[in-house]
Amino acid sequence: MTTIRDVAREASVSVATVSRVINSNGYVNEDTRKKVGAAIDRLKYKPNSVARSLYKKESKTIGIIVPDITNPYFPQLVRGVEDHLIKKGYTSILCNSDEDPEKERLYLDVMKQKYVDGAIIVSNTIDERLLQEYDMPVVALDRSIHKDIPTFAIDNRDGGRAATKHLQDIGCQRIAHIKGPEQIKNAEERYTGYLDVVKNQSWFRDSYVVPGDYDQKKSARATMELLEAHPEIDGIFAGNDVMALGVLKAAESLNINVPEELAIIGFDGIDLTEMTTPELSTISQPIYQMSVEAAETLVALIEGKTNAQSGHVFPSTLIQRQSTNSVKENVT
Amino acid sequence: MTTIRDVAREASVSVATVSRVINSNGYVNEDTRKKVGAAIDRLKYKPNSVARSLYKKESKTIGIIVPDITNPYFPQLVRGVEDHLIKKGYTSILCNSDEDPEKERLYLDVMKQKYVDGAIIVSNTIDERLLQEYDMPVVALDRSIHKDIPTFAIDNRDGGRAATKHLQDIGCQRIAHIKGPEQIKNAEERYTGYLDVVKNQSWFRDSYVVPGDYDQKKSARATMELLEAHPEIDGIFAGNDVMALGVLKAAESLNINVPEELAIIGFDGIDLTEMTTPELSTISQPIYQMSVEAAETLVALIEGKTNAQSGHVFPSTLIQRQSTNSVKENVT
DNA sequence: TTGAAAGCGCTAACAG
DNA sequence: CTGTTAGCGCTTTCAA
Repeated sequence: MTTIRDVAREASVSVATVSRVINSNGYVNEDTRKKVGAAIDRLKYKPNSVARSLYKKESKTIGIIVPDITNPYFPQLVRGVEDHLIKKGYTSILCNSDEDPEKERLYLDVMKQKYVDGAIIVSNTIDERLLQEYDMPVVALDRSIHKDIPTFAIDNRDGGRAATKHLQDIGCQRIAHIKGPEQIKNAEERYTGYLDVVKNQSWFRDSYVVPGDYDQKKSARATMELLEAHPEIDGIFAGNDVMALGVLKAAESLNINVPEELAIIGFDGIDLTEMTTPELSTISQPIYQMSVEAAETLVALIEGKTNAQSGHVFPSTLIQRQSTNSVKENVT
Repeated sequence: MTTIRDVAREASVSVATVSRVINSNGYVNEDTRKKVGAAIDRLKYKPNSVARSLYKKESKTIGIIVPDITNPYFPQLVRGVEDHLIKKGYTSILCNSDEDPEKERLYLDVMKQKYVDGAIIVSNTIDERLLQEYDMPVVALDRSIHKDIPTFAIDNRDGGRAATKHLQDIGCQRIAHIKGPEQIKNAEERYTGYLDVVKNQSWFRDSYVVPGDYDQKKSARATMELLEAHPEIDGIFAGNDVMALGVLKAAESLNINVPEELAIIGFDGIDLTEMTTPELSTISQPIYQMSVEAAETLVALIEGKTNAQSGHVFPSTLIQRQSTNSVKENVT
């Protein structure tokens, strides 16, 4: 390993001077700058980040905590964050929390010990008080943690409303909802959006709402039971795309035509929705963009920019595809 | 931040003693050990990893380089690695290389500067010589880099053979192949496996092989053209699952029944294959297990265990699902 | 069994 | 404009 001393010796200057040139910091004569630059090149010197971190108490590293990278919603999110951060000179530590507070705490501990500069967190279990102990810049993505933490997410309730209205618009008369997990706020909000639209309809019944736990298989099972009990249902709004895939499978195994007999819409806009037949309509989130903005804000916070925004509510967009491309539409 | 000095003062011992107890290293009297332990608890002291790294020239951090976490094959892989490493006390830095040698080099530079202890790499572009410059333990996952680097992957050629044979076994008479990118070795191997089975068949023609670039849409387009030019094709082996989804879509838009008129099999065994209708047959890789073993070996290498294995060729398994569950089977 | 002290490689006063 | 030096927080000889 070649160190700053080696460079100093090679260039016949002091380490301070070398430090000045590699950090473009303080005055240094043009000639000595060149001399040092040449020495650096000759020795292929790369400054040691660890030593720098120790002194500066910062690491040019951030942590990304997601529940599970295996869940198709997160890769894009993580990618957006990582893409932006590497450009800004930061590396990203990936943490899969499984929504487990123990693990979240463990990761946060490790981050603190490594002088990690900040964190981007997707979680419903982390609470503000815990975070305060760690005292580092944090932004929340997809799910909010606390009013004081900049949050980057869409308006889920609004999206839920849009999905449900869309089913109504194409002529559905009996619209059911496959609901996400109770603990996850955005799932509740999507459900609320659904209720906003249907709860005063004469046909609405509580039994039109069944839990699918953001899981494809559970959703498929729940849909089977739902449709057997309520064959009159002609539209289903699934709380996320993965569950919508489950609905689609259930419909297919019951020999129900989609969209003619049953329209389906999901939520999130993950790539999978384009891969099925029929392709799935969905409420699409600007996932990549959200994550880039979250990363930008985190960097601003870390670098002490006071004008860092306090978060952003993004618009979601309805993407109509075959699964709601109903013939009924012509009827309307 | 509470440091080792604070603890030393609190326990009225020297920092050396505190260091000894936190590292269970060297002799320390039972009583003083307790005293120190108590002080640590009282102060909620956590040792600073950066300082430790500086001295020990190691960071308890490893890098994972994958082409793109957004590609559905990689999340499981990354998850397996991260799961194992965190248990062993290592954190994982995620790097998306986009198969770009520039980026790979950049990441490797950063790793070196951060005293990263080792790397797990999925790449076809990295060459051994480059790696040698960095002089750190490395293991290759999914794609081999060099004979001297422990590699964890399946036998792709064998898998290609199994896929093709399976189509033959269920009665297909004209089997085509959608091929992955030329630069990617495993794609070539799968193709070779296909050739092993079909090249001496009287019906075989070069035009039964078309490029799909591991991309769903390209694969769908290629399949359309292929089937229009060669309606006699009754079985397609796609070089990976994502392309198999493309084949499925193409078939559906041409109104070709799967599997009755066209059987389809993919490769990799990603979760998506279970989500479609019909469900896709595939050659499944033990992705999670491969990644865990790769992580284990990397840790062994880092910790200087000389008995670290030199890699492992895993078995792939045929998973038969609806897309090859042909009626022809009964005919045979 | 314990402590003093010398670094790990770098940055930032402070002098000159 | 440049060099000397004192740390950043920790580990590890070396003495005691």
